[in-house]
Amino acid sequence: MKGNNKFSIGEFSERTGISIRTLHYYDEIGLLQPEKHPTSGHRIYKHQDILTLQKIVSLKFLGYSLEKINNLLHESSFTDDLNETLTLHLQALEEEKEQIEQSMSAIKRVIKLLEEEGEVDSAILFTLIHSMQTENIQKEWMERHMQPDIAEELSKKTEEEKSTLDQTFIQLAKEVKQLYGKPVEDPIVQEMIKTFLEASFAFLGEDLMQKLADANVEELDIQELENMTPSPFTDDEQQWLNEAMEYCMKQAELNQE
Amino acid sequence: MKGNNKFSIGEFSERTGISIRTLHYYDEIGLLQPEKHPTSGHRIYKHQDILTLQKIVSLKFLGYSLEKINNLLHESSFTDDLNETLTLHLQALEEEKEQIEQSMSAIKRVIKLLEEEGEVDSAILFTLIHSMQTENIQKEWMERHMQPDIAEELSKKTEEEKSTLDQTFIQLAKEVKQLYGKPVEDPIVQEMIKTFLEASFAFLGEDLMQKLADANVEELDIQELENMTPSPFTDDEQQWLNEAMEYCMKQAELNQE
DNA sequence: CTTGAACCTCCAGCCACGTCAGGTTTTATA
DNA sequence: TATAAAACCTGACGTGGCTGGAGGTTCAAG
Repeated sequence: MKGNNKFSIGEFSERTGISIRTLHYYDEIGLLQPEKHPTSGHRIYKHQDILTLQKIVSLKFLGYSLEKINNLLHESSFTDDLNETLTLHLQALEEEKEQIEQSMSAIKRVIKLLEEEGEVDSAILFTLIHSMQTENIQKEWMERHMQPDIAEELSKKTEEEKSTLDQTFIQLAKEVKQLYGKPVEDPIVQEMIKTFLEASFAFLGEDLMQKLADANVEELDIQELENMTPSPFTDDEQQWLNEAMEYCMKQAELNQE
Repeated sequence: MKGNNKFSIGEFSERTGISIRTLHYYDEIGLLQPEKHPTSGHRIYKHQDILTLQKIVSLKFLGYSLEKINNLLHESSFTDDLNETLTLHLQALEEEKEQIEQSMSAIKRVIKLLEEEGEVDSAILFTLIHSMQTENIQKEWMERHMQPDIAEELSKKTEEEKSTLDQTFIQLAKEVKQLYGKPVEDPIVQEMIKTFLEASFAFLGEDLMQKLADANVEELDIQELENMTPSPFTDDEQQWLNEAMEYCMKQAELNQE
């Protein structure tokens, strides 16, 4: 079987780099069906089959399913359909790429965090990862419920700034879990709250903060947002934190007057 | 079942955005196994399960398989393992991304070709797609068999330049298929060959062309390269083309003397 | 007490193959 | 020409991460 024009499946596999099993499979689903030796049943591939396999591999590379490839191969009008579907596939790939890029930057942020913080409570860690992952869902939420410019401005923050906020948040979470149980008016607690609020101010900027406070959003919608990013605190801790923050705000108001 | 701490599977699904069927599945594979009502068998999800699911979803987002997630969840030492595997996953994602980017630029080149050329013979088209797809395998081949700098220089060509070469090649292929049969010394044939060779020179640049000619590569290795990118021509056409090119080179040499 | 929604379990199917197992055919060597 | 080894065949099952359907049970409202 060393002829120039006829190949056994082994030779064919070697030449094309496609595994024997895959060739069997393509035969089975009618994608590439070579001649068969009438008595032995051995497959006989020819030059034309190389070209066909080429098409198959190429279309696979472009992202087509084998079923679609099968259709394309047996339709006569190729290029019409091709041009259309190529554009579609390009879009799909774009989305896949964005997804991957998001995951990558999320991982980088987590790695950085682990480097800088050492051990991190896993509940806290996952709250952060989750919020990274839903970053653009959150953005959509904001665009629905507030002026779009706020959302735009928030999402434009650099990776650097986001990373800083991550750390602040981790710091807060750690301290909350340490200090939980102390009375909310304890100076240490109040110090922590103040530090956190100031860091948030620094991240958001004064005018954005004001805009956020002004935007009145309905209770139900807030619920929806909270469902998206569950907190790393127990219900008790969360309530304690809320009280501490309220107390801090009240003090701030008193001082201003 | 409207308590604050107990959810039916439906409620839980709604809150978390994970489908009921998937929750069943996670239960089945031991990833997230909520309590069950002793008589009815209905699943009872609690607050803790939200947190666990959160971890699951986050780790999935980072690219872990459900099996690994299962291991991670049941191991106590989280962060040690995490830090290591995160770096690994980052690399894997990087590769995936490169793959996608390659497909995307291939598709863009094909779309551009179709726009500019109208109909393209599918054999020719797939030769091009295949060569795009194996571009870095080819680069590796070059790095093995020639000085690495040649390979480096070739792969640095811009998309623009590659696109131009694509068109030249298509043009060549079209004309070969038209002119095949005419004697190789026919002026029209020789004109075509000259145009093609000049375009190739323009793409490669003079010094690169020289380096390529100097690099003596063994016949067997050439075979290997040719297997990677089969030509869109029949064997006859290919041979005719080779003869025409040889003739052209000879003429050029005669003229030079 | 009835109706219908929500829930249960079990089985099948998806894609693009990989991986045996157990048998036949071809090829190379003695 | 006999035989061993390599290559080939078919058929069945496994993979991951689900989704869908059938057919039966339980729950909540009227």
